[in-house]
Amino acid sequence: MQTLERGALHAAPLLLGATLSVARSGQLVTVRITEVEAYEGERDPGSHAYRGQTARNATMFGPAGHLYCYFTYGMHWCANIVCGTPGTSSAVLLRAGEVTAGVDAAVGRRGALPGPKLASGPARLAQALGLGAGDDGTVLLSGPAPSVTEGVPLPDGVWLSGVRSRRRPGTLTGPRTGVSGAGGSGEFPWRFWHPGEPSVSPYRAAAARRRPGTVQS
DNA sequence: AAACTGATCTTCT
DNA sequence: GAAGATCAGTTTG
Repeated sequence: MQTLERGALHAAPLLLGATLSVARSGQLVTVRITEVEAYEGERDPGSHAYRGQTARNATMFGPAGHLYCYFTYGMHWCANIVCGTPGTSSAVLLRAGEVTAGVDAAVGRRGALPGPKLASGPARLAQALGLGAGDDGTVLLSGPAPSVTEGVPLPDGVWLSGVRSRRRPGTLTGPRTGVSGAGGSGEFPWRFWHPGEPSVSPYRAAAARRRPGTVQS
């Protein structure tokens, strides 16, 4: 995937609107990506790879087009798409998405009701897709997932489809979320989203303000 | 609506 | 031994 090899900062806005499908045990969940963050390896204080390669982040240093999944806060998994060329550590964190297929399976895994929050947030997104232990390093297959047909077993796999070739006009950027220290400052506005997506937190925050005409106490 | 807190454990210093 | 690319529930204003 040419686009991914050019690095996370290049690829991140192009992944908005793309779909990621995960099939396992005959269950298929597809998410349309709505919010991402770029992490650019050893020059990026916010990246897991800032202090070099370790056992945990080894996948980031491999070739583009693989999943980098990591465990954090003692209970959550998050998923990245590895970018760049081998030897560099570049990845795009998937921060939010809209579940477009397999809502029932996603709801079951999340233990939550369907809605904008089903895959909003990196850990929620990973959980909705069923990504976790054992998925780090998984290769991404190109194109849409095979369609589910009666009597034909669905092979396990992860598919990435619909990566843009040009950034969509109006794409918004901002500081990364949850990144402390220098990596979180405005020096790295490497978070990308499209306006008007209910699964993206800035939209929720804006929409949550007092509605026009509402009287405040 | 914002702020705070508990949960829970791997990873690296 | 401390911090962490988080989330959900509760408390406070």
